[in-house]
Amino acid sequence: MFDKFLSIDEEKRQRVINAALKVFAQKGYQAASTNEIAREAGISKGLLFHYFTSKKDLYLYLYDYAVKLITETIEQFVDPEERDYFERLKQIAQVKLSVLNDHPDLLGFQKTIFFEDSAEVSAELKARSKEIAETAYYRLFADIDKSKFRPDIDADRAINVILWALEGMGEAERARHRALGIDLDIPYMMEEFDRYLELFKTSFYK
Amino acid sequence: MFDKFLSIDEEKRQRVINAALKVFAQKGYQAASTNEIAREAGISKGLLFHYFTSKKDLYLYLYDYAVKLITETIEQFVDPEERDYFERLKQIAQVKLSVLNDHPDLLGFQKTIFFEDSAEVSAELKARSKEIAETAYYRLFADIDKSKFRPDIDADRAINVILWALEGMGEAERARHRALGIDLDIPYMMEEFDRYLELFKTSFYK
DNA sequence: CAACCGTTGACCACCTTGGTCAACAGGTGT
DNA sequence: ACACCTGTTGACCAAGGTGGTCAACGGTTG
Repeated sequence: MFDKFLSIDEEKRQRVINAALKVFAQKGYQAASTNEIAREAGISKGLLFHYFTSKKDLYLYLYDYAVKLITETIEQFVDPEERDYFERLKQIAQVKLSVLNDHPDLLGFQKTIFFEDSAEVSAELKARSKEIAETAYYRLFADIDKSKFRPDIDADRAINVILWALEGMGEAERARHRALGIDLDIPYMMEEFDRYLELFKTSFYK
Repeated sequence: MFDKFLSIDEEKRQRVINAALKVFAQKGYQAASTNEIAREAGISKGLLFHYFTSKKDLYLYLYDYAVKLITETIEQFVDPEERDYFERLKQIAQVKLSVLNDHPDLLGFQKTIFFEDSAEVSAELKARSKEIAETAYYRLFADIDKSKFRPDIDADRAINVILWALEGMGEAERARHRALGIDLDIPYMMEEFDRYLELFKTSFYK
């Protein structure tokens, strides 16, 4: 199906993927222009349609790519045996940062999918049962041992706060990436996240 | 300039504003379609161009409207004399919720502005010095008394966490509004936010 | 009846769209 | 020298959407 695209130079392939992710994430399916994608990727439009026979194909390929990448990255970093909440969090942060590093717009693209209602693709999207990614994401937090939290605070709200903070950090870094065009310094960010985890531990734990 | 638009029925005016905010926020200036805006607002395109002589005019009107509304709402809810950090936070949450309630996409629209690079409007945008809103927003937190925070935690990071949580709450509520089409229950949300503030106080304060 | 006003939607010229395809550069084997 | 192949280009197409205009309509007022 996508054999032509899969067999090309890796660096170029990533460029095309990131260009398409960016434009689709920004404009949505309909308003996204294949011209813009090709321009952003630095290839001719003819070549883009040589790889993917249609805009729709490209979009659905990206969808599968995103799901697969996230699943694999979770498998890579998350240890399902780990019961400690903060260790689990650290692993999830690693997943997020890793994805963010290789594909700055992939998470934004995924958010878009949920609200996509172009008849042309929404049917296919539903057929691919889009909840998978989310449910998997939230299953990551299903079996949390809340007994370690201080009894005088609400553990569920504390967990929300932590998740929002993780989200906020990611967003802040992505904004910096956009503004300065700088590659993310993953090790540094993990350290920074560790410091926040430390903060949470000393404030929320017994 | 916009006298025709200003003199029409209030409810219709809000419909037009919200429709335009939504489409511009979703698609950006270029890709936003006046057809879609008119359809979303439930008026004919002719009427839209009767109010605003051009797409550009509409866009810049929205910009000014957003800045003005936010400024006014801040004046309404924020007491500059209040020194207590959590009281200040509560006021800012009120600002945010109030804006979010009347214009679910106004904050998203404002985010868009920063990255807008259509030559047609970006020049005008810069002439209007877009930092105003942000600097004003951050000045709200400039004079914070950090002495009340626990000495064993990092006050600056704690403050970031609180801001991210506020952001996260807003986002969650907006998503719910989108999905269910339900009007926001502001008093309830303020109560909920109070509970989070309580959590922060007991965890971060001495 | 006429004057007015808010409103409509058909209509315009223009531009961009998704997609095609003949042609090309350059490497390889003969 | 030739032919063959593969990856790539960009001019090109019909179709459809764009921002913007305008003659005409229905309703209200005098």
